[in-house]
Amino acid sequence: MSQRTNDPEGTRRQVVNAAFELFTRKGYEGTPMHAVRDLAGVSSGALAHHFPTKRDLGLAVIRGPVAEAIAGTWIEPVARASSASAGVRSVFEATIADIVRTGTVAGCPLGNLAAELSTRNDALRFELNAIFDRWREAIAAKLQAQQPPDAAGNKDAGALANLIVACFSGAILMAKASQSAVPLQACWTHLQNILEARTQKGDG
Amino acid sequence: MSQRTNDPEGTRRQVVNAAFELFTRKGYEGTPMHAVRDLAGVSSGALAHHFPTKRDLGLAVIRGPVAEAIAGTWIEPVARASSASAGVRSVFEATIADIVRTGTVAGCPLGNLAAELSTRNDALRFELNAIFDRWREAIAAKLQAQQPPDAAGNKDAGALANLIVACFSGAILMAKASQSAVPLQACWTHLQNILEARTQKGDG
DNA sequence: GACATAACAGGTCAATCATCCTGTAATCAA
DNA sequence: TTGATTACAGGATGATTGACCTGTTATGTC
Repeated sequence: MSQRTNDPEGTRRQVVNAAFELFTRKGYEGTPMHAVRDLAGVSSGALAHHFPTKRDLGLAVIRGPVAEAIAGTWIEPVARASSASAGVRSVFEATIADIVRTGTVAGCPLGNLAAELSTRNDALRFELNAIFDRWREAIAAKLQAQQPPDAAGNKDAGALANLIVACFSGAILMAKASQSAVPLQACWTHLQNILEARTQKGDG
Repeated sequence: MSQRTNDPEGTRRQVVNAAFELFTRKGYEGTPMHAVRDLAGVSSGALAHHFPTKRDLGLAVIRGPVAEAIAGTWIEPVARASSASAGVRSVFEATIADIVRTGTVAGCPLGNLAAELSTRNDALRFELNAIFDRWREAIAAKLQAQQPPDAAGNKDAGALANLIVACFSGAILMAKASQSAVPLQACWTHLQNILEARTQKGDG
């Protein structure tokens, strides 16, 4: 028997990262456990030790890399941007650039898993919904921050944030179906008008 | 051996309808062939005769009930409506009412399958994308019809139609994750402003 | 009425998959 | 040191699944 690694945190991270990549590309049901094991380069015993069931692994992937993906590509860029409009623009442009560069659209990790797992398991659905919530809330907070506290637009910042997340999620889905960035570009074209009109109204 | 039905069109339709319901509720990978067979109430032989592979059945479901679902819930209502805005409103309101009535969100048949199958099989992806195309085109045509032929807004009717489809698809996905109609309501709240602003601009 | 073919009926089968099991080595607490 | 527990290694297993296969009966054609 070959020497074992004995690095629980490392092994666990390898497995979760491999599962994240496969779940995102092939889906949850489309990914057998042995594919995760092989990509992670661990033994069946190690995999079973850290994740007794596939659902445990799914939960860990959602709480880890999926949440981080939304935080890294959406929540942090929007928080750092000069305005909500500029933040949303940067995310759309980065996503479009990535599609043009790679030539393929794997889809949004959160959206892919939400579509597949929401009606299958309540525990997983709850975690996925929590990420959607944080995503919407981050955009809504940025929208409110750039307006005077008593502006009329504040009360629908939540609805607008919802619209932005829905637009992006839906556009990514269409981009995936067409394997092109066109739906994302078309969506941003119109979304830009909406956001800039609102910014000018807030400044006036 | 029991008497066979000998009704090829009927048998085929039973199978396709059963598969449509299961694919929509449980997903493509989440639906075994024997579940389709049992729900349709046909024999394994009949199923294999009409659909030698699962992919054949998937293709038939997409070309049939999935395409009809978009045509029946979106394309026809929008075409019949007094305006694009009124048409889109009626679809959102009907969808929200249905969610409130049933208490659950199974998701959009097209969106569910597009999320799961787009990166898995090009033939299926192509068919799904064709339905998205017809959906966008139907809304774009309605948007253009209510404006003077030389209006400035015409050139981005396609982009706005894209936005509407993306919003709806994304909102349905969030509704599925939250198992509530709230994301759809929030989306329509904002979309309504956009569409009505455009209508008044076109009328003036 | 002979023949070919389509439309089943019902069961089989090989492959895949998630889970579990047995054995072993590293770690750690006492 | 010793005993317990954690962290693996490598394979086994039972269930599931998509596809297929053999027989049988309608249906249409000449």
